[in-house]
Amino acid sequence: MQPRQSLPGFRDFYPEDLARRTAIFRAWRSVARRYSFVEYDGPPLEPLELYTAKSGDEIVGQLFNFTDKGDRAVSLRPEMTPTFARMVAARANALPKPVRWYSIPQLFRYERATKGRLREHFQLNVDIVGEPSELADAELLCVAIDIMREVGLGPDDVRAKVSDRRLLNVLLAAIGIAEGQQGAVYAVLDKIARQPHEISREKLEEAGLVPHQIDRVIALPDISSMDDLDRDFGHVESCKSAIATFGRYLSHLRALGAEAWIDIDLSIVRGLAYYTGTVFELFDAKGELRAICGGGRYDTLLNQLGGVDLPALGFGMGDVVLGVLLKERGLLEDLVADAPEFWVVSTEKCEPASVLRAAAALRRMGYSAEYVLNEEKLRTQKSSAQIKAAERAGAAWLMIVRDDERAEVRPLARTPGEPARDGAEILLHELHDAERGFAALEEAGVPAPRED
RNA sequence: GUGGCUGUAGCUCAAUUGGUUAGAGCACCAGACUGUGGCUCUGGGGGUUGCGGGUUCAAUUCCCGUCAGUCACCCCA
Repeated sequence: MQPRQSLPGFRDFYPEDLARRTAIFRAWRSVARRYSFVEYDGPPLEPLELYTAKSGDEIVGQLFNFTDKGDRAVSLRPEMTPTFARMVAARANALPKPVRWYSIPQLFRYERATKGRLREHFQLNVDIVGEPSELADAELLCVAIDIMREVGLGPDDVRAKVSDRRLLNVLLAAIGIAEGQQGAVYAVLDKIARQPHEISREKLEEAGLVPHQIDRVIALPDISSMDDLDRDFGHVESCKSAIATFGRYLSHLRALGAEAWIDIDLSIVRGLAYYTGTVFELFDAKGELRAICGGGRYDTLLNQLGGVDLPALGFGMGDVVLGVLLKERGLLEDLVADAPEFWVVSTEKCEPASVLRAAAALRRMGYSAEYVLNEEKLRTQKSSAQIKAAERAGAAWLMIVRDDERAEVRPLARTPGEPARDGAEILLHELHDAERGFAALEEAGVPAPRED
């Protein structure tokens, strides 16, 4: 029995799909390099303990894990951070700080696939290690925002919601919430926009909050500016330092040109326990999709995972939700993957061998070239039919071999309704000398071969 | 993992209370307009109606199971 389908939650990438994926990767790499991050990678398969060590055995249910032939408990990587932490820790003393690394790993989770969430995806990971200043936080978020710009999205399409755990912690303390209640409050804040306030209130009540505290927690997401923050908490001495830090973060973002994208949203806590400072998520402005991107500062994680005490921050951005959004906006539609630069057409007065020689010469020069891959058709098929094939393939240029010595080079694109203009005539033997060949093609208006 | 909805050609969809050989558009392939084009026309290949069982003279249609997709929970990236 031959399976006709990929495994659930896994994707086949047909050329047009891969073209879209490649376009997303290109934007990621382009922006990451612009910020002078360097790319790294690690193994897709890791020891199971790498993920259970800190998170406990419960997460095994979410992992794509198995026992290998050497009886090792292993797992496909569900996230990059543990691998990253290990790699950085191993060379922590030798690496110049701050470390600015990025990676595009394929990640795996064993759970039910839904829209925007599969069992496998590619996720851009961008991390900075060794810099406690909030300038690093601002820089990191700007990488994510510039990627949105790079793929053609603007502040009307995507919003960056920012918060800060340190700030939230002192605000909750100011409200009188005990440390033991923080977890429950975080959980409520995380989904406060997605569930009715009555349910949020019930849960806070269960956590032991009094009505006055509940009111203030429910009101936290209404804080949308530094003015709001100052008005509600500016007079509390224990909050002043965190508010000032958050204010500096925002002013750096302003200076970097990101202001139009930013919404303060204290309900952004990120599920993961390891965030210690700024946290942010990027959403489509309509709020219809899952988060496009999420990240923040995790100053203690490297110590927990790798045993080196370095501040760190980073974000992850998956290809799935971003791809869904771009597809809905029609921003990835016209990507034709690897259309040939030349299509060589035979005519009745040329031998098939002349077509092959011409194509071979073009390929030696670095051009992609295609022709009808059937000898009988090469001898007898009308050039009109071959040009149709060239069109379907999206070729840029036609090389019509008139006879065994001469060919015509002409762009395939033509304004509708107008008759085709004659192209430039070239002598086939010129193509076999690189210098003369390029000169002849240049005269016909053909650009240099595509680089890729 | 729990519950709801949906599975017909590569894609989008038809098919009378259950009733002949399951159709159309697009796409694909071949050809015509007698060798330089996007139009038009003609023809062709394509389906175990997701899969398995049941009810019935008869199932794409009704019932059960299963698999897959999807939405809401759970959880998170």
